[in-house]
Amino acid sequence: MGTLLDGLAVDTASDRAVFRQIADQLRAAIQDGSVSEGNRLPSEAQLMEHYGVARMTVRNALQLLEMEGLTRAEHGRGVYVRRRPPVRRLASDRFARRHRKEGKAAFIAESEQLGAQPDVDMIQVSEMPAPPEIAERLNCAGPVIVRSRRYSLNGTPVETATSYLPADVAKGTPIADPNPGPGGIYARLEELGHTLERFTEEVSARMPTEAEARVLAMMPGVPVFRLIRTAYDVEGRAVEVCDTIMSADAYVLNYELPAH
Amino acid sequence: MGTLLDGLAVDTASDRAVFRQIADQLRAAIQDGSVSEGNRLPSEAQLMEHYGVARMTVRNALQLLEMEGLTRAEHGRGVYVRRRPPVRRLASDRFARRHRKEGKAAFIAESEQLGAQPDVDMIQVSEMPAPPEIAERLNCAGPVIVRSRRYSLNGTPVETATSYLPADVAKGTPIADPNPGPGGIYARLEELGHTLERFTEEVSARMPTEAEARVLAMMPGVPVFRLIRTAYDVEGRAVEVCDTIMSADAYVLNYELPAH
DNA sequence: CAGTGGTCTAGACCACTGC
DNA sequence: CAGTGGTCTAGACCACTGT
Repeated sequence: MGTLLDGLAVDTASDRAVFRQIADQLRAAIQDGSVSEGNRLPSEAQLMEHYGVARMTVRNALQLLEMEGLTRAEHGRGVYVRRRPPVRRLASDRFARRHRKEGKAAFIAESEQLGAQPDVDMIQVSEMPAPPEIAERLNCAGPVIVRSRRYSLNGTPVETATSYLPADVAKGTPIADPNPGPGGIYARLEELGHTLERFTEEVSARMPTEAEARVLAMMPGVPVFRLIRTAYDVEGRAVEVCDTIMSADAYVLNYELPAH
Repeated sequence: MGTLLDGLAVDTASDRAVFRQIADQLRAAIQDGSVSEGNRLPSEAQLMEHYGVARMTVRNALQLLEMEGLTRAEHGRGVYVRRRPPVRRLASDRFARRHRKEGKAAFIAESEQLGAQPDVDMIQVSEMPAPPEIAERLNCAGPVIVRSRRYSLNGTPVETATSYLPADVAKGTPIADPNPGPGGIYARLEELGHTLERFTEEVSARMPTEAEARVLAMMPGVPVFRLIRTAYDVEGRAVEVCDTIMSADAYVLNYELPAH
């Protein structure tokens, strides 16, 4: 006999909807460890049987948990308690020049330090007119080189990034190649004379679009960070805008603020 | 005749589920402005009639939109396109000393600059042992003074904040009063000799807990930022940790990163 | 193949809203 | 009161998974 559901029943006299009560009990079982990460919950049929309710009621309960990010349903297999991914803490000095010395791009270097296997795929490079949001930040209406790619950690996609650089800066340079070489595009920018002075980051959070959820293999109930980074060179010119979508359960962003 | 649904139909030959197709069409209508903010979508009954589907199918479609934060359902009234709240952009120098000169706390000063009516309520001050997360950041195991409050903009709650200060710093000072006086607690800390040197912020995002959703009157499908700020004085001591929960649709966080 | 979740139908009763 | 969304039942067929 499964011990998980033993003694659990709904209170039909309660104001709380039956499917919410069922969700409450399953949530409690997950949070107190009665069902551990990666394990299967009872099937819909078993829950219907146990609680004596219709399938829709059980499905509504399970959907609540899925929306909360506690479970994932796998078609034909069952409903499983989600494993929490490892969290990357992004340091506020992650683009400091000293971290580029070893010739590695920021993502690769950080991941190896974390002991996780980094991966980059879906690399695409093209040229197009600057979208308004980008043109505004680059302060440049001309065409831009667009570099997009997806980053994964231990095989799990965690982030997509799209860089926009003015074509008059990047065209015909290694930056416009799929592989920009050691140290990434920031190293190339500095070689081209655009010594980097500072970055600004604009951070927002929202639920992913359907396309984002697909590309990042996101679980329901997990928001994304949208991080728009603008890189300025020592002359004060914006030389790159990077539009990043990150699975929010995989990141903590760290920043330093001055008090003066 | 309503023009919204004219010509819209589902493709039963498509692989895409009917409720997703209906959601797609409603989403498109919202995004291209065919139904504007605050307006009502067709009722479930109208959608059933128009598309010739069962109520559950319509409800699944509407639930998708609600999860995406595009709509809100009001019991007995209808389903409405959500109004987007005004967005506050938090500058990276928002805690700079020069912004305290006018004797206003950060939130009040920023809001007035934005032309919005700020409000602070649910102010509570108490003393307790430091929770582990806080003790770690304060590097101090002793008791802490806890100040919690809720901030609203034009009557809409947008943020709750809980500050923790070591009792040996704050006890018996105006910081432990509900009203800490002009310039807020950072001004008081500096008067007490803790000249502030820098702040760190740790930013994460997730869906709100039920309690957070209630206090912040959050719409479904909107995540929260959790921002943990630690304030350090010139001697390097952590003198305050502020744990903030912000409705993510009301904020964009701006930061500056050095390149060196 | 049996068991799983994904989608859909066709009803029902209820609670809330506004007239 | 009529109209709205909230909850629930009792079925059905399908697609996917593992044996």
